[in-house]
Amino acid sequence: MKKKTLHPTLSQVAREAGVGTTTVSRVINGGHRVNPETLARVRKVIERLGYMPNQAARTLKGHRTKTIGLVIPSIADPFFSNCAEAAQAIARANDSLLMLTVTSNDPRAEMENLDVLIRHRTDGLLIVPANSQSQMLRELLERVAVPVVAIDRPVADSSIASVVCDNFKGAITGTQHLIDHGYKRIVCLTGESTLYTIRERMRGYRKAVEQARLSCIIDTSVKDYKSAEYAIKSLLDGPEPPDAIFATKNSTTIHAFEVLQRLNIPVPQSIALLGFDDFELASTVRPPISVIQQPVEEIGRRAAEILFDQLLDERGTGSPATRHPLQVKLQTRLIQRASCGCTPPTP
Amino acid sequence: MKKKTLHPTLSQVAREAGVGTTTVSRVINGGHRVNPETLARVRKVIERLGYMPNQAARTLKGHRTKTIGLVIPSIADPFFSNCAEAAQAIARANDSLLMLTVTSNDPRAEMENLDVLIRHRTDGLLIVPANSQSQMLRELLERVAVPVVAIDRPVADSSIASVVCDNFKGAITGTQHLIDHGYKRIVCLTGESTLYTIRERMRGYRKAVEQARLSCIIDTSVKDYKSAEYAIKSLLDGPEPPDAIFATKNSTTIHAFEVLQRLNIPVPQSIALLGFDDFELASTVRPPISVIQQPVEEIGRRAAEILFDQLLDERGTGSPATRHPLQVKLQTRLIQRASCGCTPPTP
DNA sequence: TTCTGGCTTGGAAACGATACCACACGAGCG
DNA sequence: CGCTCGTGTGGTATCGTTTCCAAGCCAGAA
Repeated sequence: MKKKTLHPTLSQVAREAGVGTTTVSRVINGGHRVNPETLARVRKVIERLGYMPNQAARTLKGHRTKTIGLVIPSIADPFFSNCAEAAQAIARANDSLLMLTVTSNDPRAEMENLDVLIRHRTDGLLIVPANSQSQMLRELLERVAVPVVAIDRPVADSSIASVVCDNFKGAITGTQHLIDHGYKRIVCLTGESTLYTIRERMRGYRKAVEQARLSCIIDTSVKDYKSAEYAIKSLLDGPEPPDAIFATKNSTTIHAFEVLQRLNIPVPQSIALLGFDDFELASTVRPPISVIQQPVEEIGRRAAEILFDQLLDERGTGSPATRHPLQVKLQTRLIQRASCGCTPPTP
Repeated sequence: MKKKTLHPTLSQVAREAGVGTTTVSRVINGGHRVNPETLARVRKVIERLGYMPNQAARTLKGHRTKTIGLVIPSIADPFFSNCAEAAQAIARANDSLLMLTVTSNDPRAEMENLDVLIRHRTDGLLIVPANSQSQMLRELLERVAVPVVAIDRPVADSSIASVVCDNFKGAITGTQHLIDHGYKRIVCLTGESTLYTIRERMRGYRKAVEQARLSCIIDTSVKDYKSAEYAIKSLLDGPEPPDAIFATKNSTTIHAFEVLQRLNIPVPQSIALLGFDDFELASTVRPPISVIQQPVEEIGRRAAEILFDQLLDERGTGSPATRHPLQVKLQTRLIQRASCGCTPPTP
């Protein structure tokens, strides 16, 4: 049986080194104002015992926990996992750990997760709100004594900092691009209509289409391959079949693409396709799919940066904490590939 | 200015409710052995003050931190993000938080991350070792008073629990499948040769190829599109061009596929392709790509389950902790699609 | 010589929760 | 009537660290 030694404490180190706890404390906090010889001796004991400070005790004594909480709908989704990766990097650069929780967009799970994170007294909170309108969420976040930054979706009617994309403008750009190609009957395909991001994209689509005096065709039933197939077949068999598809999110784009491919409907000859949110193989499939690209990594990074700025402000002098733009809106980018009818330059 | 109230403490609740701290403690821990009236009164005060127990204090008093650490190479990689998602779910089911850190397969970053996690006294550790052979890692993990489960890659020469895939057998199955199709010159494409998983897969490839008395062709230079293009062109222009590719990992498979497509080399007519590790669009691209599939979600789940079992054992009676299989090896599955020459049943 | 001041150093009080122990009180029993 | 027992309750030491305060020491100034 490997007999594992429990964690030695600071006092044990002190006793072993023949000094007081104060001195050891000073040593592990940089060793300032400690006699070089004492320093070396204590360091040796620390090394020998494999001493590692107990963060819980430090925290208790009034210090930060050196952790931040991240609350996201899913880790498996590339959009969020890339956000998380960026946030993690910033946390690490600030000597903090990331506590990760997932909500599956369920407000109840979200509240529970926040509850646990707050019990753990994370220094800050990054959250992708399941429901931008939730009053419970807003109240909790405003009541709690912790800096918060919302990611991807703002918290309505609050002064909570947020980093989101300009989904509205992005959707306009995408839809307008299809219009510029001469498509007349553009359908907006989606599987959601409650999420903030999706609503914004639908709003953008509607705006562009109405401005061009085209008809507004929206199908909100696309949740998987099956439903996509049904929706697209119905649409194409209808009296006025669409000649282009604007898909409001990643999975919708993919499902639509799979259906068109399975049905042997040539893209973009019979129907064009443009999706919101880029994905790894978008440029590999045939035809390559045109998309509105979001600065995924930047979203996570900026959010985390703002959070740590807030932490610094809090700690520092009573200077105005409003130094930072609290509502960041990042711009999207149209990536022209072939599915919209473009002949993109061969890279 | 929104004046945020700091966190109230247990004693404040006690004072406010006119009871002792002991009673409040009992209330928040289930309310057993407390007079119903007192219980209600204290609960009301807790509600009013928005009291939330301080986990750091609880931890200090000898309890668990209710956190586990996860150390992975990357979050953006779908394989690991799916592992992480599964592990997170188990952690949550066990009322624990996940502390997430990423290493980019850098042993130094790995040691640093472990250091931080240990300072935080996570109750357990899940780790995807950057280097299975690392002696420093093994020593640290064996010395530390924390249960550890290795994921995807074992820690060599140690009794540390692990959950990995049978990469060797999987690679044999895949290679053998190509052999069964009649391919004679199968090249193994890879971009790594240090990682445990890749080495096992190469070992499997070699075994199958040698057993069939075919020549063993290995190219370890495929790191991105550029290098893949160079490698494949060289191979095809060589004296004895390969008729099949066995790619040892996800990104290699994709790069190879992109090159073949760009070069207009028909798959599988001119050259067949089979990859290790499934990915979302493998069945969508044309031709659909055959792969060896790993039970990704199960890896993360099992690892976390074993970890929590160990935690329970530790806490419980001195019963033999060897109740669980400590070295779990999960089997892979061949998914026949079209890129290997199969005509899979239309789903 | 005595005093001032910079370095080192240690004692001990917090931080917030838990749990051991003790105590009060009324009921049931011999 | 005195005893035990069970229920409800509170006092207080404790976990491991930081930090305030004080003190010891020696050099240089007065």
